[in-house]
Amino acid sequence: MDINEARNYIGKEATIKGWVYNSRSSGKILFILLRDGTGFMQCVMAKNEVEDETFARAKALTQETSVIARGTIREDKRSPNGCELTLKEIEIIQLTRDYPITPKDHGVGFLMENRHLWLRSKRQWAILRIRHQIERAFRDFFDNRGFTLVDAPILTPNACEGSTTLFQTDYFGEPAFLSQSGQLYMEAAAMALGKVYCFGPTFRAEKSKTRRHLTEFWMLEPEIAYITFEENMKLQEDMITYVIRDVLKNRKDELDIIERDTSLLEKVEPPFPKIYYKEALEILKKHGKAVEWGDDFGSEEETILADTFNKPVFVHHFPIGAKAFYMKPDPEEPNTVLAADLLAPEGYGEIIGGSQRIDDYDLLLEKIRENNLSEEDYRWYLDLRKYGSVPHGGFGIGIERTVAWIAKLPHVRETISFPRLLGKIYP
RNA sequence: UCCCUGUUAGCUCAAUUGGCAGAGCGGGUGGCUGUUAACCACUAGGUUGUAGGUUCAAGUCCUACACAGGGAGCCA
Repeated sequence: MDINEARNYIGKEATIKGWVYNSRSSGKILFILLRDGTGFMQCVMAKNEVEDETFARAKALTQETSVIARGTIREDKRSPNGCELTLKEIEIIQLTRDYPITPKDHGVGFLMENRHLWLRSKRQWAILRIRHQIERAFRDFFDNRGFTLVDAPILTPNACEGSTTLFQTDYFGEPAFLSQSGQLYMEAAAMALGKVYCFGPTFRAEKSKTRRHLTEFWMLEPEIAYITFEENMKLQEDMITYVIRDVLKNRKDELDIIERDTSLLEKVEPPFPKIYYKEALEILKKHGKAVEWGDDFGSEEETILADTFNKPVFVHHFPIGAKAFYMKPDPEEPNTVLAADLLAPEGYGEIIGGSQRIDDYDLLLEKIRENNLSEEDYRWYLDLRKYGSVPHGGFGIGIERTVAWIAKLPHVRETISFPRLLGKIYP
């Protein structure tokens, strides 16, 4: 039996295969909290109901000992989740000695050093299940709308955006880089399949040391042929709304475990506020920020903007030059590009960056030259503007930042099983 | 890369002006029939990050280094 199905077994015999999470003893009665990966369940053993030898063995159980427990599921209001297992027998698979993570406080450094064990803790368990639900909801959303999942390469010959620092590897004697974005490849795929997305790891060798950066993180990047800039933002609104509702519905218990106040999440629904970059500047100036046309926003600025609306907010029409080379200038306002960032509320900052892409061959070539990028490297990318070019666009959403926001975590390192941070690669 | 703060028992932290190295959790032993990070009693556990220096005396002051945490820039 899986613990999360215990409600269907009330009054019946059941076997739980799992680990001891914690135990308490009152002399003649034992309370053993077991976990089995699907949940946590209190098991009770009374001295006068079992053999002395069985009781003694159960009493000596230590934290994280692996066990197979047999007994009867019974409804009981005194138990944490309303039902519990009355134990008849408990078999020890391996007796654990000196498990490092005790039921009291630990520091982040110690927990990260023991990340392989920390994952077993209730809070980390809940977060990983929330992450899974979020990823599943993202995929469902796109699959239900006729998108094709196209996996992008991870080893790439050159920088996708040409700005950030990349991890270099040796590719049969040639330099190769770990991908920092699948977008350019998705543009090619969108010309073949119409509506596509990729979902995979991306790598940035930036020496960022903040609560919102990992060197290896997961990004979902849809790309759509013939989409307009407005339709693109609408798609993002619908996607975020779908994912939030799905997680609120299907991961309520886990959100309770991590004590997430979901009242702001429940208010997330289209349309999201959309402000021009120049309007964002005005808001920031009212808050006493010295920002000028052309500046990009720091985390403090993003928080001010998001707090102004208490909903995810789009900031769009950034100045040319503040954004990547492939973004399409707005014909109505040629000093701005058709790009939008989505800022999450509650101080989580930018979770999506999206744009309309340049679809004109000559303009793209000009931008590549302006940015001192290699024409030869981008020959295939230019080809897309040579053979049946169409208006198109897409966006990239950072999974860890999205999880951190939905779960209201203080740091993205808890959103992924084994985070890769500046200078850290253990475990 | 820069700025700030730390490093004392396996873990989380105390230690007054520079003057005897302490507690909780975890481990061990015993007690307790409804516990909720259970509780109670007893018990073991220390080269105070490393290397120097000042001093009658350094966990405490100074210098360097290492490691950890927080923040900035860059970004998702």
